Amino acid sequence: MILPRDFYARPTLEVARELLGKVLRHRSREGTTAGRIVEVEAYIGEDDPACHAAPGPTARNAPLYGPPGVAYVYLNYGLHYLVNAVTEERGSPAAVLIRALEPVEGLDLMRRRRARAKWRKGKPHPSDHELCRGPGNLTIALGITLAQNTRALTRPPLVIEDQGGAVETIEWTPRIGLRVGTQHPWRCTIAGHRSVSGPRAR
DNA sequence: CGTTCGATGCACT
DNA sequence: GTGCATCGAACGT
Repeated sequence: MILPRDFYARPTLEVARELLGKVLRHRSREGTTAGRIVEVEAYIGEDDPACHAAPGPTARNAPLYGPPGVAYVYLNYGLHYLVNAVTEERGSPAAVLIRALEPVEGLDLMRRRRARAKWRKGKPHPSDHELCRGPGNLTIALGITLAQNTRALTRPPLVIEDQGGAVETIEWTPRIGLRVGTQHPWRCTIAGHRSVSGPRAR
């Protein structure tokens, strides 16, 4: 079942927690890739210094002020695309950053995209649980670019699905990779999952 | 194990 | 001109 718009029109921390275990799926000309969400971060409003809405409305962050249930994609560090799900009511700028997936479909295509994006020397290819570990890596693996910015997540080709099934232990920690806003424990992960990014998990 | 640092593009001041 | 919601290679301990 594809998550409906109402799912996203709620407090961002609730949406973040409930996105764990859901499946992000992208159908492209090359094929379909999908992964189970295991790590997210919440970015909430103009008072959150790490949120792109902190400076107020601008051209880039306009999707955050729009309706919930759409993708907000942007280029980060001039190298990586990062994908968010816009939450809360129209006019209330907030979103959930998808940071890591457990690959579930189209692993071959993910491997080809990762290899194409980066083949420095004769490095070993990423193992399966590394294919979508990290927000920049998962957009490469799923073929998500600026072309998907502002696209609805409630209908194909880019959707988030509820496939049922149990979700393991959930853990809240401070967001990572930030210089501000680290006081909020707004990073939500499936504890101990191999595909979660950040300092080397064991 | 740990930390540092370069690549790279663009929104924003 | 400055500063990133990153990645991974290279180095130090």
